Amino acid sequence: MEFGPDDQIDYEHPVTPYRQLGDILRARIERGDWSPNRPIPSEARLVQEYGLARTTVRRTIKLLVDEGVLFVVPQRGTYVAEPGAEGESPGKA
Amino acid sequence: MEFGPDDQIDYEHPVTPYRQLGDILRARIERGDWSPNRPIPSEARLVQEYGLARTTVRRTIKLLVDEGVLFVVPQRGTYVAEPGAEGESPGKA
DNA sequence: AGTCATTTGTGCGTATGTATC
DNA sequence: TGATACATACGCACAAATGAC
Repeated sequence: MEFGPDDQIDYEHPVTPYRQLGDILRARIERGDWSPNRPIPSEARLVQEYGLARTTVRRTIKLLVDEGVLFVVPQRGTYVAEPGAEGESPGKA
Repeated sequence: MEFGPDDQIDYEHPVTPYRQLGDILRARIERGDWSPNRPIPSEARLVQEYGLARTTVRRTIKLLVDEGVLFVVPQRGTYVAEPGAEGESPGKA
């Protein structure tokens, strides 16, 4: 990988912070830090963990949600989507 | 089943605990654990059985009452409604 | 009548997460 | 950045009604 940051945000990097965070989260999910249907850290948590503004973190989340990597449950949290589940919903169950 | 919990509460599950309990109770009723016009365990019982706060248990009960699955008799208990009886009364006795 | 145990009803406070402005 | 709103969950404590003794 030439540009994808690893686990820290680099403001001088050509890739925007929110995309860097996207790469980081994607990598952490792939690495197994968080499993499908399991919550990732809260927005506030990610903010302090990576020293980013909440706006930025939310932008990243939206990015991954659009990619089908994450899904958000209002008033609950953000979860890891199941692999190959582009437009899945938690469904009721 | 993709999301519906079975018989234990999972706090990291995308579905809120009170809804999970709703799924559980609905299943137990359908399974025949408790019959129509028979009381389900008291709120206190459910609290210790599932490790939830009473607030949460009550939220679940309200959910099922609204669905017509259960009906509450103040100071007496919570009962299983008869199938297809949306607004029935126990008819005292 | 009085007491006790059980069960639902209610209110207050605290914490966490996302949603919105 | 900050404030506020909403949904959810926990804990505690007390009130009120019921039923058994």
